[in-house]
Formats: sequence, C-alpha cells, structure tokens
Amino acid sequence: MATRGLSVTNKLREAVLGGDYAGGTRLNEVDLADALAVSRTPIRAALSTLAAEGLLEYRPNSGYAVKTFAAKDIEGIYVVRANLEGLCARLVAQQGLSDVHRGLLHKVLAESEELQNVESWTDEVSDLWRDLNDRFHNTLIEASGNAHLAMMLRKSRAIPLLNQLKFRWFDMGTLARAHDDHSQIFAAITGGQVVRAESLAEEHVYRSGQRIIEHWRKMDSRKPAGGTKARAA
Amino acid sequence: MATRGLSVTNKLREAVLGGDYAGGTRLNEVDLADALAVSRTPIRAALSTLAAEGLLEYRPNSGYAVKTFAAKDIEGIYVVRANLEGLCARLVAQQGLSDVHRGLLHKVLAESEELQNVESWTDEVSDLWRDLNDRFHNTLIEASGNAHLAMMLRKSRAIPLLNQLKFRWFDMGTLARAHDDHSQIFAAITGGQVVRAESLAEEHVYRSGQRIIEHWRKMDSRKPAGGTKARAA
DNA sequence: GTTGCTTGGATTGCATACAAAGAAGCGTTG
DNA sequence: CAACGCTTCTTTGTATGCAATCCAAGCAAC
Repeated sequence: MATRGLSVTNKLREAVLGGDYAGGTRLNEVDLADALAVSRTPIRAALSTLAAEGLLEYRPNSGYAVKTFAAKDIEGIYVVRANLEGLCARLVAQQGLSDVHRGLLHKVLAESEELQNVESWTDEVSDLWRDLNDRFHNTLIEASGNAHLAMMLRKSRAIPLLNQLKFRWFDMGTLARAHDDHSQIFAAITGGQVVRAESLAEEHVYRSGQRIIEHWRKMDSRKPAGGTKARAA
Repeated sequence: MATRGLSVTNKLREAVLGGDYAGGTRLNEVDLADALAVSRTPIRAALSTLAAEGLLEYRPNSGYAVKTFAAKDIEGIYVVRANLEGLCARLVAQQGLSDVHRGLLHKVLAESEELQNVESWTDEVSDLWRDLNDRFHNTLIEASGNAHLAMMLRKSRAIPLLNQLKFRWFDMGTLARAHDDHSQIFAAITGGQVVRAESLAEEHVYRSGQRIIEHWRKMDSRKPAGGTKARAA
C-alpha cells in the first residue's frame, strides 16, 4: 500500500464489511489511531472516504458511526442491484463475450460444477463458493465494459455486516440452484438471448436477496444493541 | 454550514459540477487553501470526499485531479441512469403516489405547462426548466421511498461540467417534448400502468442522454487541453 | 540524439498542538 | 422532585511544521 491513509482505509473498510463492528458503533479517532499505530490524520482521511462510500454515517462535531441497515434497507438495495445485474447481463449479451471473458466464466462454471460433489456445507465450502460467485459476477461486470455500472454494483454489494452472513446459511440444494442459475445466464449470453439473459440475472439476484433479507430479519430481531463503543480492530 | 470541511466540500463540489475547472485539472492543496482562506486540512478532507464520490481522481503522492469523462463514459452513465429512472417510475407506479407527492408533481407540471408560452429559449428560461426538471425527477425519487436508489441516481446525475452544458442547447420544441414526456409518465403512474411508466421514464432519460452525448462530443473535439493547473475558485 | 542519472524544487503525507463544540455530571433553585 | 444552568471532560475540527515522495530540468555518457 502506498500511503498510510490508503492502507487504513482498506483495513477499516474490510473490518466494517466483515462485521467487526455492530451497526451504529461509533468510531473513535484516537482509539483507531492507537490500534493501527498511526496518527489521527490518516484515520480521518479513511473515515471521510468510507462515509462518502456510504458505509459510515457522519455527524458534524460528533464523528462517524457504522451505518445501520434495517431489513427494509436491504430490500431496497437488492431491488436496485437486481435491476443493475439484469442490465449488466443484457449489455454483455448484446455485445458478446470476448475470448478472455468467456474463458474466465467457463473456468468458474467448471469449478462450481466440481463443488457440487462435496457432501455437506461447511464454512470452507462456503468460502470457496463465495469466491466463485464473486468471480462470476465480477467477470460479467468487467465484460460489460461500463465503468459506471461497475461502480454502482460495487456500491450495491458493499454492505456492512453482510460478508459475515453471506452464504453461511447455504445448503447443497441452494448451491445447486445458484450454480444452475449461473449456467443458464452464461448460456443465454453466449446464445445472444438478450432478454432472457437480463431476466435470468435479475431474478437470480432478486431471489438471493429474498433469502438474505429473511436471515437479516432474524439477526435484527435478536440484536437490540445500539451505540456501542468500538474496540480496537 | 457547521464545519469548514463541509463548507469547503460543498463549494468545491459545486465548482467542479459547474465546470469551473476543465477536466483533468490538478487541484493544488495550498492554492485552494489560499483561495478559500482556510488551512490545508479541510481542503484535504473535501478532496478525499469528492474523490470517493467519483468527481475527482486520486493518485497517491500526486494529488487530486478533476475526473475526465469521454463521450463513451457519458454514454455508459446514461445507460445506467435510464435503467434506474425506469425502475424508479415502476416502483412509484406500483406503490401509488401519496397526496403530497401527487400535489408536488401536479404543481411542477402546471408550471411547466406555463413555460410553454414563452417565445424563445433564453438562459433564464433554461434555468427555470432546469429547476422544474430537477423537481420532477427528485419528487419521483423521493416517492419511491428507496434511499439506495436515491443515492445511485444522485451519483448518476452528478457529472463534472455537465451542469454548464445542460439545457443551454434546448429549443422550444425540445422543451415541449420533454414536458410531454413528464406528463405521460405522471399519467401512467397515477393510472397504475406499471410497465408503461417504466418504459416511458427509461426512454425519456435515454433520449435526453443521446442529445447530451451529441453535444458532449462537440465540446470534446474542440477542447484539446489536458493537465492545466487550477486557478483560484 | 538519446538514454540514464543526479539534484533541486514543488507538493503531498503525516504527526501533533491547540481551539472549539458537545455531552455528561453536578449543584442550585423553583 | 424536576428543571435549569453551570462546569468539566471528552471528542472532534483546524492549523502548521516537518518528513517523504515525486517530477522535471540539467548534465554526462554512450
């Protein structure tokens, strides 16, 4: 990492996305500075950046706090994301895939296919799938060639706490369905079925959103806490 | 404004969006600090925020520069924005309008109707229309009740230099068409015509995007400059 | 003429001291 | 007992000095 500011920004972002801090946690500048062994200056730079990214909330003269997301917020985010992923698939289907991107997707699908053979859903499998899933979606985004769309989707996928939850609750059946979705989307794209690619992708994201919201609600109901103070990262 | 940091952020944002700096202009911290009569600290805060918002580009140890947008970028942004505005109209049509929002939209449309009677397209009329247009779209966004969608659309509409150009090239015919679009979208929404509302809104934005891209290309071709140094705001 | 190195100036990165705003506790007063 | 105002303490906001980095100009060697 080039500068401390960037390094801190990345560390903090990861911590927030990974769920190290509960929603609403206030982030104290000096505590963070001590914990990360830098001065307040790079900390403040990082905080302002993350606030602009929408991960933190800022109140003048009061500081930064981890943004809280109610189930309704997650719902709103997924409505948008589904739409954008649909758009993305449509664009790619229209333009066609480059050899490189086709190769990448093919590889992802092959590895996913292999993953179907494991017996049970462990945390390790969960991490493997998360990686494959990310690669699939990221490749599509890159293939769309639309930088702005890429930025929007990145923001729509960066939600505090979510990484903690993501895929932990999967089972082999859900995995099979998700993999099948990916295969179908890929087929629609290579077959130039523009409309089908769009609606498949949209539906794919929408459905996974529904599952996430469900689990988010459960988490929400058993988590009364607010305004806790942050501990060191 | 509560803090200097926020004040500077807003001033700078306005300056960038308003086209005070050419694309690629490097923003020197001490110059800005002098010009705005504050120290470098709030300037740096503002710059990092605006970079996270996507208005500036940051290079470690080298500073911030106004992001440049090629016509192709504008095209990409408008593809996304059209899709999102379509989604927004669909959501509103699904949920129905509250009395307040219906009233606001009605008022906007009435004022737009009146604006049709002016004889020629002056800068003053342009500003009036910009206000009406913003109010129409912002009201729809608010009526959607989706904060994330609102954020995405805000980002899709905040493009450096664009405010300078926007609507200046309109004529009475274009105005009539835009106003008619708004009326039809409103009618579709109040009539619960969900699909129609979506495609009308999408098409409305897409078309205006086409015009903007056209004018952007013209601007681009007669603007060879790069890397100019910033003057005081 | 071109390539590579060196050096000086300009600019950003970071730490720290001090100022100012906000929040919590405490005592007073009705 | 409640409410108000004061005080004090915590935390953020700002300025500034110094260190680190980068960039360009000049020079030397090929």
